[in-house]
Amino acid sequence: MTYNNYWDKRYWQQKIWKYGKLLLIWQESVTDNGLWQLFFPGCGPKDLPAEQQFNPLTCSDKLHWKEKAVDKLLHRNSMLKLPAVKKDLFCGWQRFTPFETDVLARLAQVPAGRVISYGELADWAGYPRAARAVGRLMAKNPFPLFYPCHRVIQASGRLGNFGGGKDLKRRLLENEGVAFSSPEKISPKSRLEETLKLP
DNA sequence: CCGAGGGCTTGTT
DNA sequence: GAACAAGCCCTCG
Repeated sequence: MTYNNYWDKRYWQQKIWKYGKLLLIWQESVTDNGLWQLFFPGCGPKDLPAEQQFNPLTCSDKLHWKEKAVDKLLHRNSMLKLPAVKKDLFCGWQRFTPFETDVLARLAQVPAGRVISYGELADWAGYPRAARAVGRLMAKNPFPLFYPCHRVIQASGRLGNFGGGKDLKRRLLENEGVAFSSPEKISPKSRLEETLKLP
């Protein structure tokens, strides 16, 4: 049974996580294998083909190793020590445009406990005034948490939108030690700009 | 000091 | 080329 669609060489897996049940999509391919996509609770494909469930016993050793590494990162609070993004755990890099690659690379450098605005991130990546395009990219970010789009907020200090819901965005940031002046507004102290001088 | 509204901007499909 | 979109900034009230 071979698929000529999304599920071709892809396998789904659910993981219990601190804030709910995550959905992971793995890709098993000779040329390119690893985590294809990560979905927050309540997001992602609705029906999951039973025969495409991830099976650590039948998948390749390489993929099995990557699955264990990802599991480790998700379970401890070790997401906090990002930007230690290990690109080799993920796959499907060819799907990104140069703009997207540049922005994601910068995003990976935003440390836990700090936030950056969509506009600042655009600037920082070398695309001034592309704030809205950055928002679009964050919305389809296949590797949330690892590429911490939850640390990207509005210039006003408000949270901005989030695929997993604003509540989750707030909780993630609180957990990382970000300071709020109100439930909706983030204190300027937690902005990356306050710490670094953006080159 | 907000908040709503309008016009402007960008990269992607 | 047109229509988007997890934005931004300025202007009012």
